[in-house]
Amino acid sequence: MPAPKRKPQATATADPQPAPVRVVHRAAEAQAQILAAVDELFYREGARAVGVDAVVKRAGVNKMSLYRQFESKDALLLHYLAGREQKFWAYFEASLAKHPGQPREQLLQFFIDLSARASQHDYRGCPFVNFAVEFPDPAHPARLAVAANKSRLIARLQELARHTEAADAEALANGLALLIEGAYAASQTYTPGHALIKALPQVAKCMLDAACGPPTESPP
Amino acid sequence: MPAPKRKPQATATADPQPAPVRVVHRAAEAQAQILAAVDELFYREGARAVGVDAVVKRAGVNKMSLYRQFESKDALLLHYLAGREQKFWAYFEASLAKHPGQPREQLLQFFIDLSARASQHDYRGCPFVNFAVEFPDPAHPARLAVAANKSRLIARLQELARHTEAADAEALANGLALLIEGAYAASQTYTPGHALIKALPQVAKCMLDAACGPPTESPP
DNA sequence: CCCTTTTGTTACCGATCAGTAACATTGCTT
DNA sequence: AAGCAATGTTACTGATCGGTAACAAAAGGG
Repeated sequence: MPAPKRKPQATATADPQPAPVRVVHRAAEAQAQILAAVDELFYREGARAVGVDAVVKRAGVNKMSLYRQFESKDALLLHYLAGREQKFWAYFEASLAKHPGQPREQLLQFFIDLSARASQHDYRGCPFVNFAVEFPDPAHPARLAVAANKSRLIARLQELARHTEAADAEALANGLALLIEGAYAASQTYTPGHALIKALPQVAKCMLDAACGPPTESPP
Repeated sequence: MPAPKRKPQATATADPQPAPVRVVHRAAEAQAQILAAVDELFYREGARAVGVDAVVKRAGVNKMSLYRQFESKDALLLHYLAGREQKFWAYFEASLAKHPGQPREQLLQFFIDLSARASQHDYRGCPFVNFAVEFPDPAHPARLAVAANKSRLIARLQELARHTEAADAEALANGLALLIEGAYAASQTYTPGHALIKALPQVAKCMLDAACGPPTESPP
């Protein structure tokens, strides 16, 4: 609970400490700057490589201001992944929103958008994949956030696949999930701007076609 | 050049230092133990997370024995990746050797074997992917080894794809490459033993079928 | 105005990082 | 046996890691 402590509710009278409804905007401000710095640095340079000193320097705050809001670097990692979880689903649903009620086009659109995002020079792959690589110990608390993201992803893919005409929705979801992870990994290993990432939508389309039959069978 | 220095050739007479053709088996022995420790530790726990102290402890040698053979930790990284390069192609060609002259079955076999390998509890993904994640700076000398591995891989896939009956060999190779990277990433993010990795051969087969037509069109 | 709580700042902790200086010991060669 | 080069060992460097103690300044509320 990184939010600054407040009185429970100011329970009327009979209270020795008189309801400290402080302003504390300084703390909230520092917290926001810290989280912004964390999000940027952890993603760009890696959570393991970035120390708290680099974070406070980037955030423009003092180290004690950080440790008064967050109990440890691990807490920062949790906040970082929580923020990335939100951001990921925002991307995901934004793609889907472009073709309401058309699950097949929705899925393809996600790959089109992912391909574009992964082609940007500052793209550093999937924060969850990167975290799992940087922290091999599956018992690390933040690894739960990684597992949760991926389990929600495969569930969502299965749900969308079931709404297509695919004969085997499970298999289609598995294929698409592997393709997504493939784009994440390939964006880091293949030299930037490689044709692989640009070919992602084509490959996804091919997979969708193979699972559902020819593109869109609309009666003429 | 981590090999212990020897005399150029012992150039006959007229030489102040008399041809030190030493045995040096101690150094070679230490070097082998160091490389074995490096290979294990860097892969299992991550190259960034493992310090040279951990390496020398695991190798059972003294730290100076390490620094007399290798000039820096970066040199160790290079050796590590070079060894993994060899190991990877050994795996790859071993799969292909199971179906000589049948490029389609060769490709599928690789996915079958990769799926099995990636299902083992101690599998930690692709060393090259992991390295790229742990060392985001593309200018890092060892990143050349990563790029080289992937560029050889895609070239090899294209070569094999061209020998199948696939209409678009390039597209097939791209799809398979993305699938391979996907298996690497998914093996680390999805909870161990997830159905995704087991489904890898099925997905690969589906992709091959879509590209080449039904399994093996042998005239009856 | 006084008092309490939150802030900002500095200096520090022990642990670990990659890498090395210095020296004792071994083992081979002549 | 003498000498030299390769070893083994210890202790150390300066930098950085995550995290904290202590204290001064400030800001709010009664």
